[in-house]
Parts: sequence; structure tokens; C-alpha cells
Amino acid sequence: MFKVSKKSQYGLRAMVYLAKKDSKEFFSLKDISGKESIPFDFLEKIMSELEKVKLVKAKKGIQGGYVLARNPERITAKDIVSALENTTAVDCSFCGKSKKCLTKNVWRKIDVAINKTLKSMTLSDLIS
Amino acid sequence: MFKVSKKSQYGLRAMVYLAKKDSKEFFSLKDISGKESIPFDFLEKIMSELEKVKLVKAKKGIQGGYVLARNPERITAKDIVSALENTTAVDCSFCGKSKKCLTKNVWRKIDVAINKTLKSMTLSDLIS
DNA sequence: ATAAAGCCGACAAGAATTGTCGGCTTTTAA
DNA sequence: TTAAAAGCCGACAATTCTTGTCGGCTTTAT
Repeated sequence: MFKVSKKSQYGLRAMVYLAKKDSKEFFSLKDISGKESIPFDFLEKIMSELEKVKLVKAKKGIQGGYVLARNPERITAKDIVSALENTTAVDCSFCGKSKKCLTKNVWRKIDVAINKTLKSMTLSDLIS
Repeated sequence: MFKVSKKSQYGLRAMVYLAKKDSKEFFSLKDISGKESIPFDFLEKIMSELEKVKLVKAKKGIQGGYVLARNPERITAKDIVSALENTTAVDCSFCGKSKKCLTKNVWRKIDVAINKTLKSMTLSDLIS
């Protein structure tokens, strides 16, 4: 419970890597995976998901790779994590069915706290 | 990621159930599992773990069962969740190895936020 | 034209969660 | 004093989720 998935760890690290470069240059999967010690094939899937939600732009072919789609100060940790996780933060199965489930508030408050925290940090915060 | 485990859901529901009764009476696994729709055998393991950390007292034999070990206002959601989860909140594998991992703060802040939230709610808050 | 890259779907390995079972011990009440 | 009700415990089975891999395809710069 509340274990950070490798996917989010890798995704955030890759994005921080791109943010540190802060240029128009494209960086390849090979480069990122090498520098950040992320399994190549896994990273490919991750970047592809980040591209679908337009957090990065991809370019195929020689000299291709990925760049951030917008400035680091306009990308939050929440943008990245939400793109990679399907269960958006805390999700309690029983509460949905039971109107008066007394435990609902616990999970809901945690959900709010996590999202607020994630939202409060941008890539540019992280690299500064 | 950040999915609430059934174990914690069940554990918290069982504890809220006992807190609602708020008496010296013992309630059996059979009773709790029936009223709260929790698989009997699973609940047995859960209550046994809660007993080990002295959140509940157990009594064997006929008319046996479980009671809260202290007043509901002295048991927080964190007490319960911590007893049931081994990975205490957020735990990032890479950060441990890399001193200057720039993503570390993200996971650490979430960890703090979750724990603070869990700590802020007692069983008596939940049932009121 | 070719080589370097990303794209995509399928799937396999591993780990964690969730749930089950059988036999044991303790306790109460008839 | 014995039988039934209950908790205790360890092993294990089923299921689901995460993590990782693979093969073949498309695109693009040189």
C-alpha cells in the first residue's frame, strides 16, 4: 500500500532528466535509459504514455527522441503521475457501495492530501 | 499505486465497528465478518495482527471475541494502518541509493502528507 | 537506401495481495 | 468434565498487478 510504482519513479526521473537539459534538443530512449538506469523497453512504454497526454513531444528517425512539450514550470508531478497510474490516487471499493461508510473520509482525505502535494511541485522546482 | 489495500479497508472497518459499540463486550469474528461483509478467514488474520500491537484485546472460548484495547479517541487511523501494512507509506527504491536523486522530495512529501492525515483521525472522530 | 530511432501489441515473469484450509489451544457453560 | 464455541497459527492457493521483454512495424535524417 502506498508504495511508489517503478513506473512513476522512472517516469518522473526521465522527466526531470529532460527538464535539467531544458533545451529544444531531443534525447533518445537509449540516452535516457542509460543515464537514468531505466530498462529500455519499459521506458519506451512510459514515454509513449507521456506523449499521449502531451507532456512530451516525440520525433522519430535518426537524431530523434523526446523533449518536454512545455516549460518545466508548467509541468507538475501530478501531471506525470496521473498520466502513468490508472487508479488515480486512493480508491476504496467498499465506500462506493455504502452511502454511510464511516471510513470513507479517511481515504478521501488521503486522496486530497496526495493530490495537493503532487500538484504543488513542478519540474522546475525539482531541478532547482 | 496508492490503492488502499483490502486489508486496511477491512481492518479499519472492523475497528470502527468495535468503536461504535463502545463497550466492554467482546464481539466475535463471526459477528464482525457478517456485519461488515469481510471474509472470515482473512479477518481472523487481520484481527490477530491488531492484537499483536495491542490495539484490541482477544478472548478465547465461548462468548469470546475482540474489544478495543483503549478508548476510541486514543486510536488513530495511523495506528491501524501501520499495524497492517509492512511498507510504511511511501517507499522509493532508487532514492536510497542515490544521494542527489532530485525526485526524492516528491515521494518524501507525500509520505509526510499521508502520515499526517492518518494521524489526525481517531476512531472517535470517525464514528461521530 | 539504409540505419537510427520511435510505435505498438502481445505476452511472460515475478511479486504482492487476497483468500482458504486444517488442525491446534483455550474457555465457558451445560 | 466434556463438548462446543471461539481464537491462534502456519501453510498454501488463487488472483491480480507490476515489471519487464520481444518482434515486427513505421518514420525520418543523412
